[in-house]
Amino acid sequence: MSDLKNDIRPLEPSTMTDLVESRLREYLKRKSFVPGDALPKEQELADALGVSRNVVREALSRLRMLGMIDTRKKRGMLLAQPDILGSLERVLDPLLLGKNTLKDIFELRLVLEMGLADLLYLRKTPEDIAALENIVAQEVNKQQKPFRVEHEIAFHGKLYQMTGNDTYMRFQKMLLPVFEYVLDYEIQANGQADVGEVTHRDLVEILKTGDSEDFRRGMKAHLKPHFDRLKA
Amino acid sequence: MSDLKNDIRPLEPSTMTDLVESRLREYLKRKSFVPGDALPKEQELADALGVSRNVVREALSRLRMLGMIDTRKKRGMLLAQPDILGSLERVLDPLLLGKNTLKDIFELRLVLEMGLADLLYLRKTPEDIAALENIVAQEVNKQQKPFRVEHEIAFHGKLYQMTGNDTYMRFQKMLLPVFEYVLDYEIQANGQADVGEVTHRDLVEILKTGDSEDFRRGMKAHLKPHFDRLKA
DNA sequence: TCCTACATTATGTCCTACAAAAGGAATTAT
DNA sequence: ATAATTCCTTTTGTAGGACATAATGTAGGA
Repeated sequence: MSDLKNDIRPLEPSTMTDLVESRLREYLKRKSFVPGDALPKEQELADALGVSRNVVREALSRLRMLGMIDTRKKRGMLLAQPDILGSLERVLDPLLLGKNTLKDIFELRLVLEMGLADLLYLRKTPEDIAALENIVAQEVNKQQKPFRVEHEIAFHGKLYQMTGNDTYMRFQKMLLPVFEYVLDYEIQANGQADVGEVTHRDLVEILKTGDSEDFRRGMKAHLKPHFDRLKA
Repeated sequence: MSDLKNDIRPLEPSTMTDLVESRLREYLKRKSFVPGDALPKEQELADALGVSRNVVREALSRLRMLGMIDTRKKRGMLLAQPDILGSLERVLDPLLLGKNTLKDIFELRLVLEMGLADLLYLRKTPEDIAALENIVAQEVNKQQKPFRVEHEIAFHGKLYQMTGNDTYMRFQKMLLPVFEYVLDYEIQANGQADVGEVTHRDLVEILKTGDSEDFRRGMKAHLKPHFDRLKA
């Protein structure tokens, strides 16, 4: 395993656009702009950097994609608050990712699921529990593929939402397709996956009567087939 | 809380560059290219899309930044495997993020830390334990600020590494600066933070003799001051 | 057969020009 | 005097052309 690659950068031949991008990023930091502040115009930046407006625009286009800046005609550019997950979303396509990364993400989802309990018990409300019971009630007799996945998403999605942590919720939801993708692949290779001993219904029951440790144990049992998969 | 914003897109006035970017992305998916495949040349894309080469280049520049494509002169462009965390890294600057997002990330790190135990017990080796003991041994009598943070990173970083999950490790390491930033802010506002009852040394001891549930309980105790902070 | 020099070609960079949108100023109407 | 309207100005968005640069493949020579 070449850990070296993480410590020392491969020294790629950077283009002007790359340089300008990092210069701009550095400039924004150094000047400690706050969101809403106006930035210099494209031509001024180009002159200051000694490059063509074209190069500056390519760099700005990147920052714009990341949501770091907003541009409006005539007014110029404004520093904005980037959507940290927006950029992830663009790249999180199972077909584009390498095998190792897919495996990593599969595990990452499990980790996130196991760490859920504490936030959950900090914030859960009776209304949330009711909503969960409602979701569970609709699961009966629908173990077929499309429904199973749908309910899986509905149930776990509700759990994420109950944490009140928007970033966490969106992150987990983004990870789900990758998770399902890996799962499908594994099932095709190694045969059908078992279902955990603890069902969604059981988890809701624990939420009502047990504490966060009980819930975590329950979740572990619920996810047991997936953890077993990791051992192989 | 306006959940609507997550369900329906705000319909932003998109430029040609935005459109071309999504068209290209869609094109790559539909053609199911695999990494290493050659893409059409810039001019061909421009002609096919009916836009200037300039616009195409701005869009390509974005994909290039995300690591989705590699470009080499004369050979043209090749589809590459994006580095999913690379894009996150660019945006994860505490100064750029909103208050809510910062809080979310603070919690997210705690969640990830609490979910660590299972992976850890799946993969830990005696060498790892030895390395951890080594790190703990150097902590003595260094409770001052710069050293504390340094050891915090060394110890927890080693734990991440022990999971054998590169993505998880990098992700956590990226989150740390944000975590420290929020911590500093909180301390300034609400006074000094306590230290958990369970120390790094205790955690190592648990790793040697206890099971994953013991470790998780230990970690919870170790992080207790942070969890208490969430309640307020 | 191997090395070298050259021609080819796609990207990287620059330049100029103009369309479009949006803010601001000046003008007019109420 | 205030409000609405029109025109002007400015800055981004898009287009198209030109050339530098580097890497590839090819032809020629030792």
